Amino acid sequence: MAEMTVPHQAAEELRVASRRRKPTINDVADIAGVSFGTVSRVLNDAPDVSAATRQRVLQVIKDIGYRRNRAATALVTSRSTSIGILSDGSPRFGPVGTLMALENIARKKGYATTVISVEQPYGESVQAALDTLDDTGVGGIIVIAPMVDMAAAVWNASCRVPVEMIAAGASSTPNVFTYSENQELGARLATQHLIDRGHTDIAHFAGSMDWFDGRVRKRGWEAALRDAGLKPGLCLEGDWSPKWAYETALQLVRENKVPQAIFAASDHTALGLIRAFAESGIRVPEDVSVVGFDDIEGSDYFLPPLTTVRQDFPALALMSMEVLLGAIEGRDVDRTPIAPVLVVRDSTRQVSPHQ
Amino acid sequence: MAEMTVPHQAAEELRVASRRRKPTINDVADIAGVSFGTVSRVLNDAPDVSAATRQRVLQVIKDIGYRRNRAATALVTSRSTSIGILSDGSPRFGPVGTLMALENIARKKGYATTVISVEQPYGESVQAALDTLDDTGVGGIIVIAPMVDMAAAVWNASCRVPVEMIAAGASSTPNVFTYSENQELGARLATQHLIDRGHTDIAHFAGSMDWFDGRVRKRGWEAALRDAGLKPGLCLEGDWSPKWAYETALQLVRENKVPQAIFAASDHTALGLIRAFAESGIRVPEDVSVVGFDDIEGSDYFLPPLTTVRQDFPALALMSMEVLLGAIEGRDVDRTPIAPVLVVRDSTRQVSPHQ
DNA sequence: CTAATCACCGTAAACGTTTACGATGATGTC
DNA sequence: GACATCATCGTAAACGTTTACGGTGATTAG
Repeated sequence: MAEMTVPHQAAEELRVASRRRKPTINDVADIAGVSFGTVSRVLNDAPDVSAATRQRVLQVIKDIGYRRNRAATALVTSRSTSIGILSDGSPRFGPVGTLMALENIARKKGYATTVISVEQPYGESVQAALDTLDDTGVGGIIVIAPMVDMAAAVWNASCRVPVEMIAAGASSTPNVFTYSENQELGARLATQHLIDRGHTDIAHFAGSMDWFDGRVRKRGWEAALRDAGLKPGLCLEGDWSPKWAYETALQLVRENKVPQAIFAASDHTALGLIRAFAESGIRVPEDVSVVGFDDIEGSDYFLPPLTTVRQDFPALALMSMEVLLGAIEGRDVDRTPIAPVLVVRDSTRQVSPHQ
Repeated sequence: MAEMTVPHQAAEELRVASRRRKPTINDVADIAGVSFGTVSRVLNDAPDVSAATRQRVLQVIKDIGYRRNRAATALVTSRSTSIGILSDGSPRFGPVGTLMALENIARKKGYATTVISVEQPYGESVQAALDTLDDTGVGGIIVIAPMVDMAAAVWNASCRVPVEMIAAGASSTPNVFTYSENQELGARLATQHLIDRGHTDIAHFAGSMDWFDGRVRKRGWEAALRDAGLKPGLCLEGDWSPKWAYETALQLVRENKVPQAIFAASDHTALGLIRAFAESGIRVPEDVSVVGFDDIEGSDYFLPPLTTVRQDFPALALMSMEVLLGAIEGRDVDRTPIAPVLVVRDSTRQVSPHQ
C-alpha cells in the first residue's frame, strides 16, 4: 500500500460510481491524474508516455476494472476486431468441423467470430446474411460453402468487406478468394489404396452433386482409375445419407451387381453400405472392400473399423484465416494447399497377395 | 421514373461519393431534403413523420444503399443486437447441436451471435472469455456448459450482462440462470424401456462424471431401477468414447460377466459395445439388449439399428433464448421443461414374451 | 379573431474513443 | 546564454448515431 500513488478517496468514489456506470477512459484519467490522451496512449501501446505514468495508468485500469468500449473504438477507427462466418445451416461433419476450427484460430489471432447461417442457399438470403454480418462490424467474412448454389450466390453478392470462401474445387473470382482442402487428392488416395490392394472393379457411391465435395470426390475417383489404366466403375449418385446408401446397396445385391470394392463418398454413406451387406450375408472386407471419407467419430468402431480419409480442419482453418487476415490487413500470404491423409483400417482387403 | 422526387444530379453525386465513403444518415438527409433527425425517425419507426416524407426517405435509403452504422448506434444507446455464446470447444454431439440450434433461433429473433469457445474450463480462461464476449458488445450470454468444472467457473465469474447457462442438472444461482433438457427423464425412459421388455439385469456404461450429462443419465438409470424395485445393476464409468466402451466390454466378456441389457450413456459408447460383442460372438439384441443416447446421425444404420434417446435441441435453444431475452429486455418468461423422446429400433429384444 | 392544439420537423448535446496538433519543461549544443 | 531538440503530455475535433427539446405553420375551439 505504500506505493499507492492514487488518492484513496478519489479512487473509492470512482469505484462506487462505476457500479452504476461503466468506467470510461476519462474516469481512468481523472484518478490517475493525467489526461484522457495519455490513457489512450497507454491503451494503444503508443510511445510518448513515461514508464512511471504508464505504470500508474495501468494500475488504475486494473483497480477500477476499466474495459475499452469497442463500439466507440470501432466508430472512430472503423476497423474491427471480429470476423464473420457464414455457414450453411447443415450439421454435416465437414462444415461443422471447419466452423469449430475457424473459431479456434480466430480467437488465437485476437478476433471474435460472429456466425450466421443461411437456410436456403439462394441469392437474396445469402446477400441478406452478408449484409447482416457487415452490419455487425466484422472486418472480413469467411463463408463455408459446400453447396454449389451457395457459392454461386456468394459470387453474385456484393460486400464491402473482404470475403473468402471455403469451397472444395470452386475457383476464385476477383472479389472472392476461394480456398479448400485438396479433397480430390483425398479421393485419389482412397481409390489408389483400393487399386494397390489389387482391386480392378472399383465402384463409387457418390455424394450429392449439389455439393462441391460430392463433385470433387467423384472426380478424384475417376482420375485415379484413369491414371491406373482401369476402366471406370459403377458410379451411383446419392445424398450422403446412410439411408440412400443402404437402399441402393440392397438393390445392387438383388441385381447381383455388387462390385469388388467401393469408394464411399462419406463415412455415413459407408455405414449404410455396410449394413446392407451385413443383412445380405456379404462380408466386408472379405467379399467387398469399402473405404469412406471423413473419419467421423466412431468410424474406427464400425463393423469393421473403416478405412477412410481424414481432413485436417485446423490446418484448413488456419490457412484460410491467414489469407483473410492478409486481405484485411493488406499483406500477402502464400497459400500452400493442404493434403488430407488416408487412414487404413479393416474394411479393405488385399486380393491375390502372391501375384 | 415520373415519381422520382429526388433531383437526379444530387443523387448521382452522392452515389459516386458513396463508393469511397459509406453513406451516413446525413447523406440520406441531404438527398431527401430533410434533416438527419427525420431520417433517424424513419429508421426507428418513430411517429411524427408524414407518410410522404417517410416514403421519400425510404426510397433514398434504398437508392444509395445506406446501412446503419451499428457501432454508432451501440455507442449512444448502449443496447445491443447480438448475443454471445460461450461453449466448450468440444465437437461432441450435444454441445454442437445446441450451438447450431442457438444460432438459428437467435437469428430468427433478430440477433447476431458471437461465439467463443474455451479450451480448458478453468476459472481465469472462462472469465477471460466472458470478458471478451462482453467487450464485443453482446446483450447477454448463453454458456453451453456440459462439464461441471466449467459450470463452476461460470458461477464464480462476474459479468455485466445477463448470463444463462445450459447445463443438465446444474442448479441456478442468483446471477446465473440454468436451463437444460430433462436428460434424467431421458435416461429413465431408456431404462424403463429395457424393464418393459422384461429385463431385470440392466447395466449402465456411463459417461464421464466430469460432465453433467454423465451424472444425470446415471441418476436416471438408478432411479428407474429403484422405482421398478430392481436391484442396481453393474455401472462402469467411462469417457464417452467408443474405445473405452469397446475395451471395457471385452473385459466383461473375458470375465463372463456380460449383463442381459445395457443402457449406454451415448450412441458412441453403444457403438464400442456393439463391436466388442460382435467380435466376441455375442449377438445384439439376441444375447444382450443395448440402448444408447443421442440419436447421432447414422445410429439408425448401426448393426443393429440402435434404440436410443433423442433430445430436442431446437426446442431447448428456443427455450433458453426466450429466457435470456427475457432477462435482457426485462420481461418474464415461464420455463416449461423439455422432454426427450425414446426412439425404439432393433437393438433391444423382448424377453419371455408369453409371460 | 385569438388562443390553443396538433402534426411535423429541425437542432444541440451526448455516447467513448482516436488522431492530429500544439504546448510545456528539461536537456543538450555552440 | 540563446537556441534547438527531445520527451512527455494536454486539447480539439471527429466518428455516426439517438434523444430531448424547441419551433414552425396549419387546424380547431371558444
